[in-house]
Amino acid sequence: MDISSYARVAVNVPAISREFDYLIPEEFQGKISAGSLVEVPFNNRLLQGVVTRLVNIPEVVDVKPIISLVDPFPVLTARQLQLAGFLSETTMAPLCQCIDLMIPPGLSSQADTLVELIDGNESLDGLGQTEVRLMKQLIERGNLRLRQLEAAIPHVPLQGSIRKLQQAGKIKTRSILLPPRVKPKLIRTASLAHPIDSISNLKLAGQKAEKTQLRRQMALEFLSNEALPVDVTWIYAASGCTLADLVALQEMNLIVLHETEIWRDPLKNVIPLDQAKPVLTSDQKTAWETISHTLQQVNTGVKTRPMLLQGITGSGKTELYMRAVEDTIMARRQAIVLVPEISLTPLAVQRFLSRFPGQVGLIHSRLSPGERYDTWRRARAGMLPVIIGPRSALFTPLENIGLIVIDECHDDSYYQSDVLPMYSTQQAALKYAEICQCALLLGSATPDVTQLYEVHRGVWQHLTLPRRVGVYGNKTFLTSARGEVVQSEQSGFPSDDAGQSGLPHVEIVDMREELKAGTRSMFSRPLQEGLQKVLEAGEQAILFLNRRGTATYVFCFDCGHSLRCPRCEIPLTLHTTQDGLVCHHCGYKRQMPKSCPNCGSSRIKAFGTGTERVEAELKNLFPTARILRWDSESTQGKDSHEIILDHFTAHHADFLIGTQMVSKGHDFPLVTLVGILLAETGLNLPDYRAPERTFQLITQVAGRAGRGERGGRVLLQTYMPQHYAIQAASRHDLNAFYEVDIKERYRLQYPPFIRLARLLFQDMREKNCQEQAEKIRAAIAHKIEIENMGASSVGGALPCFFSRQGGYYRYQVLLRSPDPVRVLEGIPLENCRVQIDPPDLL
DNA sequence: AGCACGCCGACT
DNA sequence: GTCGGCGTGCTC
Repeated sequence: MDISSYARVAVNVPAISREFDYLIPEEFQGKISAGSLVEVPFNNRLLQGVVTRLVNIPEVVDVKPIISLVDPFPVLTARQLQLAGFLSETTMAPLCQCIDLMIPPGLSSQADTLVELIDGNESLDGLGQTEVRLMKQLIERGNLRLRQLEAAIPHVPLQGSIRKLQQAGKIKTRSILLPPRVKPKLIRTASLAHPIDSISNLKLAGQKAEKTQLRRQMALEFLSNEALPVDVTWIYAASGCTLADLVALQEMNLIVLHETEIWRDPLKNVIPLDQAKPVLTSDQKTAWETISHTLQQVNTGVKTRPMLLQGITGSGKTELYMRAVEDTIMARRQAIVLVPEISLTPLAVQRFLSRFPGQVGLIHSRLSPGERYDTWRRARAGMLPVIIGPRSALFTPLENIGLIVIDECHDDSYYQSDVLPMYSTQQAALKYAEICQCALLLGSATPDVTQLYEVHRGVWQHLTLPRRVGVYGNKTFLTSARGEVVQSEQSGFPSDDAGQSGLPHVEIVDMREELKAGTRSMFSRPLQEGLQKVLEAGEQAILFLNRRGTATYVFCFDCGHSLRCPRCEIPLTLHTTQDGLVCHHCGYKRQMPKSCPNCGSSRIKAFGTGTERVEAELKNLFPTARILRWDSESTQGKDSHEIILDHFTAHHADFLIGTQMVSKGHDFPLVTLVGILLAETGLNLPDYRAPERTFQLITQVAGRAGRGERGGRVLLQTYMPQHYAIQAASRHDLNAFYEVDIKERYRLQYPPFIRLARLLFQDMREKNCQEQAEKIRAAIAHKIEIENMGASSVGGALPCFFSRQGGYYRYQVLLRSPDPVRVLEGIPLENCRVQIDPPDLL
């Protein structure tokens, strides 16, 4: 037989990570291939699955046939299947969950259980609490699926109660597989069956009323002017007729009704910007030569190294992305542009849409499932050569990818840490670029230490844009990282604009001195003065508070010394429950000291603060100022990000208080002052990446100042002015930061010198949580010992830094190893989430 | 995951 | 003697 008759299928049940062979029935021969989405029988249930490959000989003799084909075309390309396999191996997540990443939501479905009431047996006598709640749901709402019941009765295991009710003869259950929730959208259209000479002479309605006759005549007249089938709603509007009239006309053989498939296009109302393609600056030209050369190589089948484009805020990275995309389209290949989750900032996206009208598919969280599905289908059909979106956009089905761009590649949202698979987009993209033989371009103003290390090892190419492109009025000029104008791109550039833009000047305010001088406010005197000036000048200011770092850590108000673990050198955290200071990595404990071990001062205290307090104090200091707060609490509603942004941009507020969000690439031309309330809060988190995060955050936040003609300054308040992350950030000096941090990582053996795996345990009862963690810790320690994996080591079963979340206790076990997956293979890892190369250890 | 099969304790 | 606890194993 020349066609493989069997298909290997990954069934969509996360707990089953094996694949199973099925017979391809006659009717599907040639229609099913690798990547097909199918329905298969499994035990006595019906499941959805994806064909991973065709085989000639099945693994077992007794195979069942595939029941149906959900989508006539494969939902995954061969390369996507390869990528899914890679993800599954490297993240230890089941293959079907990796495959599911690549299928639009609503198309794939997992089997569910339908719970039905048995009539006449609805008494609740003698039932337990959970059973009563279940019965009440069923009586109120009728038959429900298990997932609906779980949603209605959260955090309660329902299996046992359902079994009891079933045995009591009150309910019955049955496995079901819901059909896809998304479908191609069809509209009804109509056209004339044949040309009609004289409509008015036709006896349309027979004996029917004159009105009816008139409506139908008008409909025909309307259609006689249209060459192609027309949407029936247009006919309704033009003639006042209804579907019944059209059906009647079809029965008279005068018109033909059709079902036409249409694409839901969320971008059809976007108005392109009228923008000329700008002339590249000399920095851009240099970087472009490398990009262009790399694309040429890639398009002739030569393997290339990933490119790291390190460009300060406003240095023109987007223009280079667009040119790379343009070259890729010219080579008849497709491009994927990844952007951070919330940075789908209208401006950058609009520039893309305008440069490539009709060719861009934009993916974002606010698309309806139908829009998302259609964007996916259009991409699969080869109609969209450019895809822009968050990390999930990497998994768009495209046949011939030539370029992957990761914008703001340092961003945390590129790591998926909420649901399986917990994967790094960067690692996935590196592998995918290899599979697709395409170019990979990563861009950021603040690439992280491991990324820079790849450059220093020579594994990645390095491109830099060290100066801002300024376009104010008609003048284009360049400014260096220090703020001075170093080169004018256009003749006749007036020198008196020099120094007014480029990166803003950063002043460090030593809060210990402020304290000595008697300032008790969280706003230092320079900051208060600065804010006053901003108000008087009718300008705007941003006040940044690193919320993530507001947990209680202990430090000395006199010398700035913060208490650290003698073994891990990470900050100790005050735990009221454990009555003392705890290290969250190794479990080291000590009493709260009465005086500072460094200087002997008795003013050593636990520290922490919040945005609400900042707002209250600011209102107190500036009663007339209009204050806007931008944090996770104030952005609950739909569109709230845009509303706050627009509100501030339109100068309806003078001061914006914000957390991380203000660091994302928004452009506020009126902002001339950025106040960083406490620069080091992030440094006191027990995490090896704390210095790097602090450096990135300060640098990104500082980049918000001085984007307009008025220039800007940054005031950086701190009790630790000498810390290398703060010093380097104040000088916009990434290299200096890198040089120190990479040595620290080497000394303490953290990535990139070793790899980490983090095992997270959650349980309502702390004892259970700790015991489960300990059991697995011991199993790993045992394996390391008996298999002689000397380079690997496992830490203790310890509470996470965020030790409780949503009522659950959290414990973790940290593994350090050159190959963490190899160490964890064969260890029974149920009840725990595994993060390979975790982005943080909190 | 579900569900069957299977082997030991307390009940009509 | 049976009903039922959940341990182990299988699903193409």
